[in-house]
Amino acid sequence: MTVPTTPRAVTRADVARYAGVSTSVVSYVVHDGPRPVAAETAARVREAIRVLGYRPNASAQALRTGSSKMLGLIVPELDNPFWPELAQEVMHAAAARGYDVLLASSDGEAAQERDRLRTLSARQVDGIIVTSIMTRPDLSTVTDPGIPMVLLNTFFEVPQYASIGVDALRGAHDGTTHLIEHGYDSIGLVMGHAGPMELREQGWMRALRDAGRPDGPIARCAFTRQGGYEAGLRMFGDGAGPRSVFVSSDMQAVGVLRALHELGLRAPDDVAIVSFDGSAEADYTTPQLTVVRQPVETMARAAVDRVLGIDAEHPWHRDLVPPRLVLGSSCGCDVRR
Amino acid sequence: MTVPTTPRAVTRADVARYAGVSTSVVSYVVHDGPRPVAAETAARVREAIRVLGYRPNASAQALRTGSSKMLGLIVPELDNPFWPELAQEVMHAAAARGYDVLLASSDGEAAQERDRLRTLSARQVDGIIVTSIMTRPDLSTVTDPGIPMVLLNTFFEVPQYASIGVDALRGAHDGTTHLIEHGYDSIGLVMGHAGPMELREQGWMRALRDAGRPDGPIARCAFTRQGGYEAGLRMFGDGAGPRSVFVSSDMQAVGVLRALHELGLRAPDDVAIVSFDGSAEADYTTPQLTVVRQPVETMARAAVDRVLGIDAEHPWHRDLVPPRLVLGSSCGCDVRR
DNA sequence: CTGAAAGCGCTTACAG
DNA sequence: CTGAAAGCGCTTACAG
Repeated sequence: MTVPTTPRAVTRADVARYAGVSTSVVSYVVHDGPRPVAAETAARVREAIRVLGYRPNASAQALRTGSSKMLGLIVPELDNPFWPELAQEVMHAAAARGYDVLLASSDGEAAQERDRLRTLSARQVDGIIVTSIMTRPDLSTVTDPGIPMVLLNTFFEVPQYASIGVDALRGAHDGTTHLIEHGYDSIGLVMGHAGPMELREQGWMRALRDAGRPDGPIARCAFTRQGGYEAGLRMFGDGAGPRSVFVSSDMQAVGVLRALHELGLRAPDDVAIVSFDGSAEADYTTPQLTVVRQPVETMARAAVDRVLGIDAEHPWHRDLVPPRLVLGSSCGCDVRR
Repeated sequence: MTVPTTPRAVTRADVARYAGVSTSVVSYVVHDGPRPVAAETAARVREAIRVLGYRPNASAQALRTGSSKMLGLIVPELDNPFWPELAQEVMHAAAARGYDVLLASSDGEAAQERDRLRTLSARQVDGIIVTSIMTRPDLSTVTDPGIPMVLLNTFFEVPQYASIGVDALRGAHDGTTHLIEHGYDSIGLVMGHAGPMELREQGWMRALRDAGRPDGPIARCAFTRQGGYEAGLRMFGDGAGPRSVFVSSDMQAVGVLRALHELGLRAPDDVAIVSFDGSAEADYTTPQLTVVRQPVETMARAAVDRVLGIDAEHPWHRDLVPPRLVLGSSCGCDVRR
């Protein structure tokens, strides 16, 4: 019985020995340059690579070239499905450019976010994409000034940083206006904890004022299903809630739906709802949510391209991507997607 | 105006120079060994590290030590929230041991899974955790035999591989038995595409036979919300569907609920449901799903510990973790979690 | 207690 | 067209 000795990875030297060439030539073949290699020699090397199953050691390449071909991605959490959907698109966009993604979760805490930033930069990632749940990400202690960074999913411009985000004001305005057009006489707001007059709140308010309507009631809560549930109970529990409501995230809307159900209220018959995000879960709620959809794939691709400097005409630049109203039946439209 | 020169990361040599010691001593201080350092010298070095913001270059460390302090995690996708929930727990468990996670998605395709395995091993990850959606993961072309690997979320033992998974047969048996105990006269199965007589299917069938009941109808479909929706329409569309149903995943159950709603059937009054997985989304469906919950955190921690060899009394070993029935109201229990 | 030196696997300018 | 050599930043046995 052959007991395998502790296995050692195949290195370039093994390939060179097998093919009867120098190690340099192996590299030239692997990268198709920078020096030319005779066709016959190259064929021998390629055969050796195939037979031995050689793959260049990524750590050595990173050390030598200063580029790890990895991108760091910091998300606040993975419990809210919006983030994994965004992460998946970032991974796809990165893979298309030959990059892997080192994923880190900040658990929504600034201290952890700082720590992740430090870790990622120690790992020599070629760029970091930060999707912060916080109003303004705390970037004060970023140590490595050389590492490209973009902020993804910010709703506002952040001075000195490249950022990408949806036009939240317009999205909230569109969603609220849709409820107004349905003719509902009152339109409340369920709003996650964010900065004062966050853009979704502004959009909701402007839409009401543009239509000459009075402000509706506001319930503030966490950006979670549970938060939306509690806000829903508060807003509609006394029987004096508004006829419709704009909700600042799908997850919260899911919670509002549960609250309505428990209270014996029906959507959209008793309370119509439009929410912000457009995640897959919103497609299968009862009733199906009408949403202001963030174009996740577009945003992810823009973030990857920008952090890689492919599109670096301006060092700091904001990409504002347009949201899109996607009709379900929770608004009263009775559309089936 | 000071134009910053292209920034260079702080290296050990910078620290040594600043502190007036050799580079070796810097390493000794950073690792608290393997050579002793005079207290005063160590203090000087630590001060230099702080001032300069030094972090060891992870690529260099990986090259030198052969350990990257990274774990690879391959998931089939991130659209089904079960996977990000599992990924999050893996990231937490890994972080607790000082490891970062390189996440890769196979999109449910064997070819991509092979490719990801190659990529991860080229990156010198210290171990790979594979969560395959496939009945048996195709590991035929794993090149690097030296890299520890564990299979997470397999329902059966895989010869020659460490694997971790829930006792699916027992879980399905428990879930189905619960429906039997409710007294429903017929119990169908909505089953994802898997191997012949997959364990969830076996568990359902055995529970019925153990109770002396006839088999119920089976609808097979994809492991998605859409799949469950279509299966639900097929099973209940003609008005002759069973009184209750066991569903092989939460996502499919979400789809079944939508189908029932469209057909004008109510859960649990017309059709009672129990599903398998226990993801966060299932907590907020209407009605709240009764689920057979996979202990995701336990599984993730076991996978990380095993792949790191912390618990390596047996090279190939199967951890079978127990599922738990968590009552909601979709089974007819009227419990609120 | 401290430091000079080898070597991890690679890329690439340089010499032949 | 091919190869010997330097050096990326680190860890650690070895010498002092």
